[in-house]
Amino acid sequence: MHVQVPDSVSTLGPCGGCAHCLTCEARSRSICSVISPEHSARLARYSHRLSVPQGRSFIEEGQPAEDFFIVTSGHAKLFSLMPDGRRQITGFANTGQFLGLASGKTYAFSAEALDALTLCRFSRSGLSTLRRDFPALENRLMEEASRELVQAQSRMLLLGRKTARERLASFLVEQHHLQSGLDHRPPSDRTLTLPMSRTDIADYLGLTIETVSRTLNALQREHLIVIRFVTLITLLDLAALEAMARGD
Amino acid sequence: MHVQVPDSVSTLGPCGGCAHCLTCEARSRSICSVISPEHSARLARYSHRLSVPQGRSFIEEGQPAEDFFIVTSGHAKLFSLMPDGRRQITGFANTGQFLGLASGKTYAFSAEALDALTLCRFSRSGLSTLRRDFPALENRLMEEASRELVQAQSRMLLLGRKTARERLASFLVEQHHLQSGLDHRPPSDRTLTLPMSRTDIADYLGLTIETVSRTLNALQREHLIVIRFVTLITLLDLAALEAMARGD
DNA sequence: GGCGTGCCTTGATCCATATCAAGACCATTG
DNA sequence: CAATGGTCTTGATATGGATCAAGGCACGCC
Repeated sequence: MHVQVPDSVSTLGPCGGCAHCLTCEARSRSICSVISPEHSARLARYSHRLSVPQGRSFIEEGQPAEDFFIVTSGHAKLFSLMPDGRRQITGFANTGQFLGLASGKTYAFSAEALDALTLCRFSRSGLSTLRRDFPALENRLMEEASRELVQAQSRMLLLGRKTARERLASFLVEQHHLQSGLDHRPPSDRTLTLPMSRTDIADYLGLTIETVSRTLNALQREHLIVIRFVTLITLLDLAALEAMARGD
Repeated sequence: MHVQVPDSVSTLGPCGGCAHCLTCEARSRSICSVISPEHSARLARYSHRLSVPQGRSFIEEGQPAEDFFIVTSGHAKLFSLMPDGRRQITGFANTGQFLGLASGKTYAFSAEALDALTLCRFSRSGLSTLRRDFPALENRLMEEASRELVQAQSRMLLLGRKTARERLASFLVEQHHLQSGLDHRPPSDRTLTLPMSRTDIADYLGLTIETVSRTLNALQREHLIVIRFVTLITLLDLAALEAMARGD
């Protein structure tokens, strides 16, 4: 069990000078991979591990952007809300992902844990120090920003111009590529474990839950996918889904 | 008149060692503003001015991203295309804007001149050199990337969740803020000069030209705007438009 | 001035997706 | 095992914006 702290998240331990970075499971997939292991102590001095329970929010849009985060395990959703409650999920975050680039003085999005989540927190000043001391970090952050911008472009195309079928196909193919990159899976495994609800998928794709449900079932009827459980989907015809995602 | 060069753009002059950067009108609004004027010659060594006529494309999605650009005058549209011709404009670029952050090995978007456009071109290696020599550039590029990412989030919300009226209101308010930042305009001027066509507006907002036209006329009937000419629109009630843009 | 040619507007109709409304499923709890 | 409550599916209907189809208007060209 973890200990509650005022700002709605929980620390796993003080870790003031400990070497959590040396044993970090997310390291190879995060910006920290550019810092060699012998400098782990430096890294650890400016970062703190914390855990966030499922459903708990840990970044609030509009709040001063004082901290940056790296996801060390679990999944998060990043979203914007309109005053009447309309929601747009701007992205999902997996292990290794850096959070906070899309911020000026304040965060441009809110973030919430989809499942049990652990994070590594950096203060703005701590990260500045690290960036100064490890110039390779600068490049890696820039790459991260570029990658996110490229992704943002394709999401604009999806949200602005694709049909519901194309959106779902794009989503499934994207999840496949994300999950096939993971260590413990055989590359031929075409079964997805979705960490998010139908509501989240709808808010990610700019659709309603009904349309998501109906469209997934339509894809199943056409033998492109099999819905084994709500959160477990097998892609039967990846090439066809990729073609549909592109819109041809 | 300018000289045609193979890759469909035109150089204004060789400028090998000349000091175009010292007199650059875009400088104060671009990333170059972090480099002090006495280093202009260095800057000029790695950059080349070129001009692009209206309607000409100068970045092609999917091509190797060998060059970066800064808009020195005029306007450009950045967009993605689907195989069947559906188009999503991901952004418009004004004087000072840096182009090329949303790229890995290849460009993630195409770019085309909306009017007579002048650009400053940096090769990838030239920019790397400058980034090494002027560390302030690094920070400025990172800020630029953050700003673009914040903008991308709000565009996803617009494309995924806003109604046609809200999209047009958002667009008009955005154009107002962009144009009221310009030197030569009195801050109270609420008349916009739009550099883009109805088709471009539609492709920017994920709508059709008919819906753009109808919705603008509806806003005029409600005395929120006056359409003086196709490309000249006065905002009568900025507060109401801002509220509509937010969705409340 | 007349005449294309390209945009833009306006009207009529259609349709993909939203909305509204039950039900089904499933996990949890008493 | 029944009751409860959340999430998901399925069906019926509505609707915002797309599509189809004429015009209108401005600008360049002969």
